Amino acid sequence: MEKILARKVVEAVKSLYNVDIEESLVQISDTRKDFTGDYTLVVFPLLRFSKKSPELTAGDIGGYLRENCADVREYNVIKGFLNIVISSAWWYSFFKDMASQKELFARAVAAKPGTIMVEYSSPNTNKPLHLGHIRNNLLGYSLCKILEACGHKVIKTNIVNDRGIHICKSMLAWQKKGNGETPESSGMKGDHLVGKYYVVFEQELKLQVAELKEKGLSEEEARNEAPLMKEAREMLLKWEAGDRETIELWKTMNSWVYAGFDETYRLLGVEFDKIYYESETYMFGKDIVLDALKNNILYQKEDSSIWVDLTEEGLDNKLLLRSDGTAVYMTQDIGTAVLRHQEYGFDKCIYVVGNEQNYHFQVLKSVLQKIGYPWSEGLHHFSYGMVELPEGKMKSREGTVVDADDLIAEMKDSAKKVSLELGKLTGFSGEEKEDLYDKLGLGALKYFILKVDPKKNMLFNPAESIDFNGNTGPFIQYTYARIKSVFRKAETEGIDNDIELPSVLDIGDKEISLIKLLGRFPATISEASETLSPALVANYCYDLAKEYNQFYHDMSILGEPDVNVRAFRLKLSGYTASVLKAGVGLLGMEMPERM
RNA sequence: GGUCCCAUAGUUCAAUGGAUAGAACGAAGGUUUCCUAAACCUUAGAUUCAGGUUCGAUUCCUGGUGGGACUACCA
Repeated sequence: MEKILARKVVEAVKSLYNVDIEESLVQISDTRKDFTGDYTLVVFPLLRFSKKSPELTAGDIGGYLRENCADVREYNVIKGFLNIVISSAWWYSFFKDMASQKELFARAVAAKPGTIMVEYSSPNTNKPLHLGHIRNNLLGYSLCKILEACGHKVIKTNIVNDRGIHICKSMLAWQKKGNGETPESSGMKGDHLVGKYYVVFEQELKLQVAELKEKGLSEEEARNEAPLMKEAREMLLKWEAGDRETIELWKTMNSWVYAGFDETYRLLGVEFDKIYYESETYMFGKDIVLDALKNNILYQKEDSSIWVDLTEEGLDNKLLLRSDGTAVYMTQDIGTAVLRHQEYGFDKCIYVVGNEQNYHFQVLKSVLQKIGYPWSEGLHHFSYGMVELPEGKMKSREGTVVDADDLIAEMKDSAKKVSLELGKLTGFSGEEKEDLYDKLGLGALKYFILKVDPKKNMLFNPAESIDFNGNTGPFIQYTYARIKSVFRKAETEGIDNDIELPSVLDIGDKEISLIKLLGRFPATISEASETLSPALVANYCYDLAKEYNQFYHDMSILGEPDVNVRAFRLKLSGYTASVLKAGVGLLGMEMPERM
């Protein structure tokens, strides 16, 4: 409709003022809630053609539209805004068209679908996942769903940072203090067990550092000189040299961690098509770096460390291989990127990684460009904001991290508590109840995280539990469950919920508002895919649920005596339910049939 | 020091350069013989400051203040 109106406005300007204008000058938006109308034309940009006041210009165009556009029923002018009212008959037939289409995402499909690789999660194997990883995983997974809905071929991928000095720290501490403890012997989840030894290492190191500082060393010197740190570095060297004992221990402890991660991923409902391991890609990265050195793209210092000079690109000098020949994070990221492109030939590769690594990804892209990979143009850092606590950033060293598994368990618990208090679960089996708590608890968590603009930092206050009322996931789920309940009742009362709608039907304002919102679904999805923002989808779903609840409150559906009107309201409700389910599905949320 | 990001009701979040800045939680009040009250409806309550561009600025530009991130032979 916007398109038709815009064209008509161009026509109106031509006819009224005898000027040809670009359609892009025509600004048509949805009319704000407190004004009468469906669409609003902002006339300010057209004043230089009409050479009249905003009010008169708006009046001219409004008059033209009413005369020449059958579906424009009336208009009103407030300041420079022309509010256009579309006939309810048009809205009704618009809805009929929309509801008869099978494919909900059809109108959201991108003009040029491509192959897009999305990397998310990217955990280190020295400690369990925390709330920051939850945001990462939910954003990454949702992004994949949204891109798929828009017709792209998406490869969900993960890079597991399974090697490096941090792993050695856990390994070393376990060797020294572990007494052979295993997940089985301790009953601890594997990733938590390994995390425990990482903490042990940091504590012991802290003592050694304090001791050295008393002898007059600086913080940095002390950390470097501490015996534990030296041992950890030696271990890394042994690991890279393929020392059997070290590799065995590494494999064992990593397998514990993977079992733990798999469990957390399962709970969160995220998955991957292809998992890369840094231990398998870093050598490849090393080769690329050494090759580039031969080709004089990089340079080597006297201590034999290898660097790239990116000062021309406005960046700094960056280390790519340490003087002892071991790889750094950047080395493996170079290798992984090249490997991925060889294997999948992506058009785009999106890295879902926190904004604290903005610099890292600038460097990565520049290095790849410098080495000569034209496809590096398609690398994109999806930089999302940190999750902060009231006292600031989460710090694992200070034990202020919110553990992912704990939080998920708490959410399910809260869901259970709230559900039992409301006491609506008569007729649910034990299994159905557990399933519901899952859907609601995770729904609340996922919506809480995803409704926030990904670019922004967000705050999580552990003291205040995540809500189940108001602007929340369960609110949307509740709306859906209510609609399903109406359909169940229709069935038991023998009401046919799928009769052919009449070609003409008089419908009300509440219904039109709902239709308008429903019509905006595809555009919301494509915008979310273009701006990489699941938050747009989340907020849309909330708006739609809110609008439907008003409709549900004000209008009777099954109690409506007119069979045609009743059928229309049922269809409107059913379609709303489909859109809500599809919408939150893009956020990785599931809908309960009853709650 | 350098580079970058952020600042909106008491709180957590919204707002393609457009009208009277939206929600939710919290506060005060109301709605149930009626399809699920995890709902609906009232009321009170906000753009960090100073300039600039513009017919029009929460949005763009400059500066101040406040907060955060990065600037490792960590990841």
